[in-house]
Amino acid sequence: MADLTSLKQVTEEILGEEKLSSMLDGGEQLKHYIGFEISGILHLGSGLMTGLVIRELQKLGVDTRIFLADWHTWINNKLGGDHELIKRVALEYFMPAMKVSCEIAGADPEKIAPIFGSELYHNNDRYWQSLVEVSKNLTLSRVMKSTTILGRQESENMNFALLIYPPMQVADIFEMGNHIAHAGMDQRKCHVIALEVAEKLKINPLRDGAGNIMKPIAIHHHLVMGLQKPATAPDESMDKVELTTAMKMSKSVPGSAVFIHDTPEEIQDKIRKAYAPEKETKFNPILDWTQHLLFPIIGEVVIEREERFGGNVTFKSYPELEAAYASGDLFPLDLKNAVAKHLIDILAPARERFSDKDSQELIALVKQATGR
RNA sequence: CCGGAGAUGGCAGAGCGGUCAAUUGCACCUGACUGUAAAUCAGGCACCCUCAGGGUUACGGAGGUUCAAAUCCUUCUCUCCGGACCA
Repeated sequence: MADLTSLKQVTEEILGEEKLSSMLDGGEQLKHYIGFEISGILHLGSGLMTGLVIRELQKLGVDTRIFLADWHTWINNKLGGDHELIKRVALEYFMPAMKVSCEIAGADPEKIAPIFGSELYHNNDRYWQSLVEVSKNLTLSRVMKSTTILGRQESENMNFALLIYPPMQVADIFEMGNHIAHAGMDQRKCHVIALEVAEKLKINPLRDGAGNIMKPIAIHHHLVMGLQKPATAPDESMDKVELTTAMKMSKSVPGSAVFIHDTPEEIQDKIRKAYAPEKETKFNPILDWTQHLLFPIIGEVVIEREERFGGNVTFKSYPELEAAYASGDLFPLDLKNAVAKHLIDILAPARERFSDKDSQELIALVKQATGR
């Protein structure tokens, strides 16, 4: 019986969990994918959370792949909507960045195969047929609803190309033959569409080892919170997706995200400025990071603080640390210092990888194209 | 294609011939206050000059009228909203 315990520890949900375990038990070679827009420089949320899930999937023997969605990026007008630049950044910056991130998270970067959108679509009639077939199974309003997740709520300033994005994302899954579609919680709407249309497809449906048509298994990881106080106070009425989307870190909010190759000073500075109310455990990005990034990666958190504040302590598990925080025994600043220190430590390989002049120039170019 | 409205600083959104480098809100930066952050208060927030002060670019693009234009005229581009078309 396949043990999904550690996988579940790094994911927020698995749609089709039974199917996953039965396929693993049956010894089938499963194909996974996670797709990315080449939207800018890589932050911890994308890089590390992805790496953690990949780490666990690799342990289960799954074939892991990263899809470089250059077309989607182009459609979504990222990097200035410059398709050539997007392609270049995808290969020269993004893929290496993802690989280091995954390595930091404990995955084997050598076992992550890149799939390039442009190549997948090139001279590929079947893909475009699938796209149309998927689209035929969707209503306009369904697609409209799913686009809000692409990072925009406003219906204005929306060009039509944006509407072909969701069906493309769905068609991607079938074209690549992914048994497992993985993404952050923000992408779940598209995945749900994929699950819903899966069994209606004739052209290129997904099949399991026995040749039966199957729905893809969707795995969604937690979206790590942005470091700043959320603009709209999250409340109980929001469902989980709305909540996580509202709180997630964003590249466009300068201080809310730490990038994988940030300097120690930048990391320290961002963490220091993070929203972190004393004893508050729910809407607390620092705790969120501790729980979802630090513990899964390093297994323990070492707090160094002056004697008058209680002296050094080491927490071996998140619940233990959270309890100390909730009671006030663990002061926010002490936790912040520890988180910053650990992050600086963990991210050393990423800084190293991008320390050369060419990489720095590329990063600068990406930042500029992102308008930051 | 026709008619109407509109394009202002990171965003939202005033201004409608000089007193506008441009009200205001948000965001952002700095300082005060807290053993962190937040909240609150004070200041800053086009660029250059050491401050008083001065200079240089700026209100979608290009021309023009005026002593003087974000403000008026012409034209171009784009957006929104109606209508027409429904083969």
